[in-house]
Amino acid sequence: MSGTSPDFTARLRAVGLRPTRQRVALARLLFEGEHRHVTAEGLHAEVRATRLPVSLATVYNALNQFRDAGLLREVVVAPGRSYFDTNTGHHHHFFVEPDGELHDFPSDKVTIAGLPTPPKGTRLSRVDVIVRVRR
Amino acid sequence: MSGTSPDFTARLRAVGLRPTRQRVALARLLFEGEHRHVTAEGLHAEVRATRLPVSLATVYNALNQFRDAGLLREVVVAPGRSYFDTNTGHHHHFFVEPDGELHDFPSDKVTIAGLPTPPKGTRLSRVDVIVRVRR
DNA sequence: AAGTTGTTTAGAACAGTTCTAAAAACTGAA
DNA sequence: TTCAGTTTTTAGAACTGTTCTAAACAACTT
Repeated sequence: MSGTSPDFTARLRAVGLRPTRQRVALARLLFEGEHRHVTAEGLHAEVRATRLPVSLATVYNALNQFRDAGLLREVVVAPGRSYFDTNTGHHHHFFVEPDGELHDFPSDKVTIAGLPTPPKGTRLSRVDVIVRVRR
Repeated sequence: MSGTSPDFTARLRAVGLRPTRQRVALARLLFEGEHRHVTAEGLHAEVRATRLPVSLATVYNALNQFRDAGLLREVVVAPGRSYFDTNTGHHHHFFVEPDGELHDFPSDKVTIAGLPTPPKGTRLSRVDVIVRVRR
């Protein structure tokens, strides 16, 4: 137990969210280890496995709040399902098509040149690169 | 009427689809003019406006068949809604965030360098670049 | 401890899409 | 052309992922 033992209570408070039992449990699952990609259903199954009863609605609420607070990033790669990525830094994605697996790759080695300028009256918000692969 | 007056009946037959009244009507709407992006709901509204009654299920069926036949390409940019693009060539997309507008831009001026190699056991299928912009 | 406010919950509601089984339409052969 | 065989369409139900609702509950303030 050394280094940055993460205090989820404080971290939630810092973004203006009350550290409730379920939010802390979800934050622990999401932010404790390596970066990860989750769906609402998947995270719901995980948190229930910890014997803390959390409703699916709460998982959706928390994911949306965490995203709005900048703790998560939403990734849209497949129709009809949202992924949430704990890595909020600049990076892109591999998407393994049949199974829906998602992997990060850093954007710092990737250069994109020759992008056209945004349409009139708009400003750039983000550039997503999705490398779709098949088995 | 000169040049390539498009014979949708033949074009559908060429990809193994019977040229039914509703498929021909949908193909006309999709492929007659400029390239376009449609949603199932939007296309359904359009075809009904031509006074030919076509069910929403048929629009979904046709869009999926056209996509499977390589006549359309599905674009996933927003959670919970699929766009279909009549442009099946290499190109990328602008996505105007609040309104859900989608615009093509050619990929021939865009260079992407430094992409990592696909994970073991997979082969590259497609690289999507989505430039998200806001008003 | 009480009051205030924010959060969670189960279940209903909703949006987009797919499925079902019966009716209708296309096709090729006679 | 009519016929049989097959494919397609259809209305509506079903399904999936997500959001909403209003009541119960938990967190913060005093």
